[in-house]
Amino acid sequence: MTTTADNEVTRQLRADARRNRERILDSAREVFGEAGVDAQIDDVARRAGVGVGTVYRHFPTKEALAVELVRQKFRLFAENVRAGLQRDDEPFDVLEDVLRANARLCARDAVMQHALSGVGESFWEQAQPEFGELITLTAELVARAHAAGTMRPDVGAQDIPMLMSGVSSTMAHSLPGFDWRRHLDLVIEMLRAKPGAKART
Amino acid sequence: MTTTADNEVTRQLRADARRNRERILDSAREVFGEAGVDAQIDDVARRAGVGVGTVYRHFPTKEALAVELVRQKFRLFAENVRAGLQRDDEPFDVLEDVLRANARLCARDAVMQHALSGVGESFWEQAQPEFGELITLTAELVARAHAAGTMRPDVGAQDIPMLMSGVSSTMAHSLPGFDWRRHLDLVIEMLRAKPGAKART
Amino acid sequence: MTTTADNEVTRQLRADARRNRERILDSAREVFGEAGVDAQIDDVARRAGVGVGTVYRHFPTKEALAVELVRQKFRLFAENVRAGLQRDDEPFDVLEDVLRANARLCARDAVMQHALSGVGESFWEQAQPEFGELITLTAELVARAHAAGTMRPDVGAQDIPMLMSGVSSTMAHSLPGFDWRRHLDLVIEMLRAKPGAKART
Amino acid sequence: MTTTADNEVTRQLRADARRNRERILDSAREVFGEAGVDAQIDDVARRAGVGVGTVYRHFPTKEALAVELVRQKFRLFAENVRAGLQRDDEPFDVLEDVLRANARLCARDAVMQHALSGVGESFWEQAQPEFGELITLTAELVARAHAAGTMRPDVGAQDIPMLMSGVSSTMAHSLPGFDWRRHLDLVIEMLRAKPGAKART
DNA sequence: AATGAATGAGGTTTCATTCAT
DNA sequence: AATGAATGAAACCTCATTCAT
Repeated sequence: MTTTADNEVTRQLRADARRNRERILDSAREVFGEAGVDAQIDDVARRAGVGVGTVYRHFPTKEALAVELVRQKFRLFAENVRAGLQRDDEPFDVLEDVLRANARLCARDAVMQHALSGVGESFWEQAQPEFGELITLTAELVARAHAAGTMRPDVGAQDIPMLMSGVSSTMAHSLPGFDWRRHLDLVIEMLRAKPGAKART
Repeated sequence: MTTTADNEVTRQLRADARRNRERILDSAREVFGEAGVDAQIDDVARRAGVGVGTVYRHFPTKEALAVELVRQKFRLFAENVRAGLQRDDEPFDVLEDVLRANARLCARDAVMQHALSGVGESFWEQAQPEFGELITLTAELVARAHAAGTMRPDVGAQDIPMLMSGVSSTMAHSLPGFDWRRHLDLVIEMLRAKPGAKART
Repeated sequence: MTTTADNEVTRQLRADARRNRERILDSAREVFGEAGVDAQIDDVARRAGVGVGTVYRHFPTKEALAVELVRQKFRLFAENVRAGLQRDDEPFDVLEDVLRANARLCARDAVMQHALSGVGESFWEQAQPEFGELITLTAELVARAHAAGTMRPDVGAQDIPMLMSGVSSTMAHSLPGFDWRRHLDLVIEMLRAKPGAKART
Repeated sequence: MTTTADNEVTRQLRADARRNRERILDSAREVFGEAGVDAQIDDVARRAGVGVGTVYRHFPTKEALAVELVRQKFRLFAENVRAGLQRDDEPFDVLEDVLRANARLCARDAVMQHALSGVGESFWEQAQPEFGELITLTAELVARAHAAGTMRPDVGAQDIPMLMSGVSSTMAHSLPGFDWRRHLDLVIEMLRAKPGAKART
C-alpha cells in the first residue's frame, strides 16, 4: 500500500511535468503559428503559463521544441495512414482520403512550413524515426493500390512526401491562384491510374 | 562649362552607383545562396566591396534587397516565357522547355525558397508587377497549348505558379525521394493532354 | 513507546541528515575542485546522490556551502598546528613542518583560491571563529620559536596567514616559474632566524 | 594636399574609435574595480557612454576585455622596469623601487586579482607577449643586481612574478594582519643578499 | 526530511539600421 | 555618395533558489 501511494505521488509529479510539457507544446504550436518559427521562447513560456526555464528543461533548445512539433505531426500523419490501413475500401480511395486528411493537418502550420522550407535541414534527421515510419506505412497503402491497379504503377510511396511537401508549400501563401486544395486535387489526379496512360519512367 | 562639368560628375557618379547596385545584388545572391536569407547585410556589403551604408542607400531594408532579387528572378522567368513565345514549335513542348528552364533558375535559390516559405508574404506584394507580367505571358503560352489541344484543358495558367512553387519546395531538401526533376516530370505529365483522360473539375 | 519510537525516528533521521551533510560537503569539494567555484549546485547534488533541495536544506546558499569548506580546511590547519604543539622538537622545525603540511592541504583547492581571490570577502567574516583559533594556536608555536631564537624576531604570527595566502596564490597557476614549494621554501628561509641578520622594521 | 586632407579625415575617424576604445577600457577598469570581474558589460558600456555593441566591436568577448586590461597593466610594469634600467643607482635599490611601483599599480585591481586567482588560466596565455617582455626586462635588472652582489644569488628573475603574485593576493583582503606593503617588505628582504647567509638551493 | 521540477532575473551576444565623418 | 563605427533592442540561454509533492 505504501508502495502504491508512493507510486501515485510519483505519477502525480510526472503527471504535472507531463501536463506542463503538453501545455508548452500547445503553446508553441499557437505561437509559432502566429509569429512564425522566429517567435520567441519567452512568448511560448508566457502563453503556456510557465517560466522560460521550464521550457528549456523540457526542450534544450528552441529547435528541439520545433522538431518535437514536427515529430508530433508526423505521428498524426502515421496514425491517419494506420487508420486507413484498417479500412476495407478501395485502396486508392483510402489513400486519397488519407492524403486529404494529412494535408488538412498541415494547413497553416508554420513549423511544418519551416521544416519544409529547407532552413531546417536538420529537422528531418531528427524526425527520421517518425518520417521513416510514415514512409513504411504509406508504402503498404501504395502497394495495395498498385495491386488493385487504381494507382499509377510508376509512382511510388517515396514520391508522396515530395508531392505533399509541394502541396504544403502552397499553403504558405494567399496568392491569387494558390489554393492547396486545388493543388492536392491535381496531385491526386497525378497518382491515379489512367486507363491507357503511359507514364514516363 | 561648370554645368557641363557638374553633369559629367553626376553622370559619373550615377554610373558608379549603378555598378555598385549591381555588385550589391550579385553579392547578395551569392551570400544568401550560401548562408540563407539570415545571412548578414555586413557580409553582403563586404563581398560587394562596399560599406553597409552603401547597401542601405540602394535598398532601404534587408527585405527590400531580397525582394529585388525575387523580382529579378521573375523578370528572368518572364524573359524565358517571352523567348518561348517567339518560337514556332508545338506550344506544349515550348511550355515544357520554359518550365524546365525556369525550374533550373530556381534550383537552390535560398531567396526564392524564403519567398516561397510564407515568411515573406509581403515579398509577393512587392513583386506584384513582375508576378503579374509573368502570369500574363504564361497565359498566352497556355492559351496556345490549349488551342493546340496538347495541354489539359482543365488546368489554367494560374495553376502553373502554384505547381512550380511546389517543385521549388522540393529543391530545398536533400531527402531520400526528394528530386525536383522527378517532381517536375510528374507535373508536366499531368499538364499534358491525355487522349481519353477526363479531369476532375 | 510512541515517544521512544519518535525519538528513534528522529535520531535515525538525524543520522541520515548528518551523513547527507557529509556527502554534500565531500561532493562539493570534488565538484568545486574540478570545475571551480562556478560549478553548479545541481552538480554537487547529483554527485552527492541527493536532490538540490537537500543541499539547500543543509546550506542556505551556495556561498554558505563554500564557506563551510573553508572552515573545514581551517579546522584541519588548526589540527595540524595543535599536533605540532604536542611535539617536543625544535619549535621552528615544528613550525616548518606544520606550514608544509598546511600548504599541501591547500594545493589546488579551488575554494581556497576563491576565498583568497578577494571575491569572497565575506568568506573570512564567516570563517572568523576558525580563523581566529588558527591564529591563536599559531601564535603559541611562533612564541616558542621566538623564545628558542630560531625564528626571526621581527616576524609575528599574524604575518603567517598573509605569507601562506601568497604561497597559496602560487598554486593556482601552472605558469613557468610558478612553483609553490619553491615559494614556500623562500618564505621559510625568510622566517628562519639568521645570525647577524637585521630585519627592517 | 588632397591626400593630406584625406589622411586627416581618416585619422580623425580612427581617433574617434581610439577614443572610444580608451573610454571603454577606462570604464572597464572602474567597473571591474568596483564590482569585480563579474560586473556586467552593460555597465561598462553605460559608464563609457557607448552602446553595448560598441564594446563588443572592440572586444569580442568579456574575457577579451579583461585580458586587454591585464596586458595594459603588464605594459605599465614593463615600462617601470625599463625606466629603472635607465637609472645609474645601485641595481638592487632600483629593483626595490620598481617592485614597489609595480605593486602599487596592482593594488585593488580586481582584474589582476582575477588573473592571479587561477580562474583565468587562459589570461596568461593571451598576455604571453607582455608577460615574456616583462620577464626579459626584469632579468636584466636582476642580472645587474646579482653582479653587484646586492641580491641573493640563488633567487632568479623568474621567482619575482611568483613572489609578486603572492603580494598581490594580499591586496585582495582587508583582513587583520594582511598588509601588502608589509608583505612586499618581507619579500624584498628575501631577495636582498645577506652577508654570511647561505641560501638553500 | 527529501526530491527535483519550476522559476525568472539576469547574463552575454547578435545584427539590422543609423549617422557622423 | 560612400564609409564603417556606433547603436541598442532583442534573442537565447543559465543557474541559484523556491516550493509543491
